[in-house]
Amino acid sequence: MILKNMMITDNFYKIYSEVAKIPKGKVAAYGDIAKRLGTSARVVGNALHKNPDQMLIPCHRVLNRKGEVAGNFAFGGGKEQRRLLEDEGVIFQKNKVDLSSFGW
DNA sequence: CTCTTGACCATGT
DNA sequence: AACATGGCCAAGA
Repeated sequence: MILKNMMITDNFYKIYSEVAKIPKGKVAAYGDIAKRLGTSARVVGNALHKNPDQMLIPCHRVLNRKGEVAGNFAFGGGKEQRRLLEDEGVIFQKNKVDLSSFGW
């Protein structure tokens, strides 16, 4: 249980939980999480967009299918997100991550 | 309840 | 490789 008194739906809760389970040094794609939860990628993205709370949700570990960071809407922008990931051991090449290597 | 919108994805041009 | 289109599901107005 990561989220306490936050008013969210069950579907969103599942998404946040799944994101929070991503191991350090790994990343996951919206679509992958979505499939795992039986929903669509848009829903996952939307869920994170509405709750950009980095302290509870490691949204910096969530990338799109290309392995590119989508966080221009998030906290410090792509730069900060990239820095955090590199700090965890994720390697970027040209603003992109090799999902076949770092994909969860 | 209907309509719009979106941190996406796959496919086609 | 970049752009356009359609599909997807859930939330909010």
